[in-house]
Amino acid sequence: MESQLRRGILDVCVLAAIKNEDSYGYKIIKDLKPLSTLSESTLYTILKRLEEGEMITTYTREYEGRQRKYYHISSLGRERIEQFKEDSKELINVYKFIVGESL
Amino acid sequence: MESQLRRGILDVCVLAAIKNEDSYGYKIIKDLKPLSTLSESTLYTILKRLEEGEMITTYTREYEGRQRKYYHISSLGRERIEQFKEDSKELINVYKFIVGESL
DNA sequence: CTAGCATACATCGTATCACGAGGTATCATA
DNA sequence: TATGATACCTCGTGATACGATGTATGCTAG
Repeated sequence: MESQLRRGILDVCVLAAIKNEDSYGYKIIKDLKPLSTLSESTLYTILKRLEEGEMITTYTREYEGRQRKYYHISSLGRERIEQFKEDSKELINVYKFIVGESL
Repeated sequence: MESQLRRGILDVCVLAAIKNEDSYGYKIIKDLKPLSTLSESTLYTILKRLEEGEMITTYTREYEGRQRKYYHISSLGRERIEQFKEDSKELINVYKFIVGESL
């Protein structure tokens, strides 16, 4: 999928990936792979932006001798998902118009 | 709808608007208004880009004493729509994942 | 006759974000 | 010891939406 289509949707996708269970970077990429291949440079940039926007918080936990950085969705993060659901109604209408389906 | 979501989809939306019938700028904006409000600066920039990419061609026609610039979709433009349909399958999958629908 | 609105077209500059390239680090395996 | 997997990270580039601003003309109401 071309990169321009991904703008505006990837950050919410990442939030959705950790909505039900905290996760760490490498695992998020693996979990999302069936849906959409996400590069590490993209993911870590998004995670940083989400953290700065207070939509996620982080903590570190050791696993088999290594540190992993875990990401936890915040209430602002959940709001972002809800807001996206609103915004995306228009997106879906435009999409349907393009592919020729009734609205 | 936030501007980032619109990237990658607006140009195809414009192509879809003139797919079945040639149109001119002001009318395209009006026709698309129920779906998505499109500003003139956005539309004319997109039309220019589509023309440069040879996905549309243009001609001028007089109407009630005024010149109107008409846009006609080209075969490359139709291919762009088809390509978008392919690309957007992933988009829809990501969307469904976010809103929690089954794929 | 004039102001305001609708119609019609157009460009510049700014902001935003995906991601390739490149990087560090460590464990497991052959 | 080399390679691949695992795990995290930043910089710089390219693409595109659109606000601001602009020109132009016809219609309508006062």
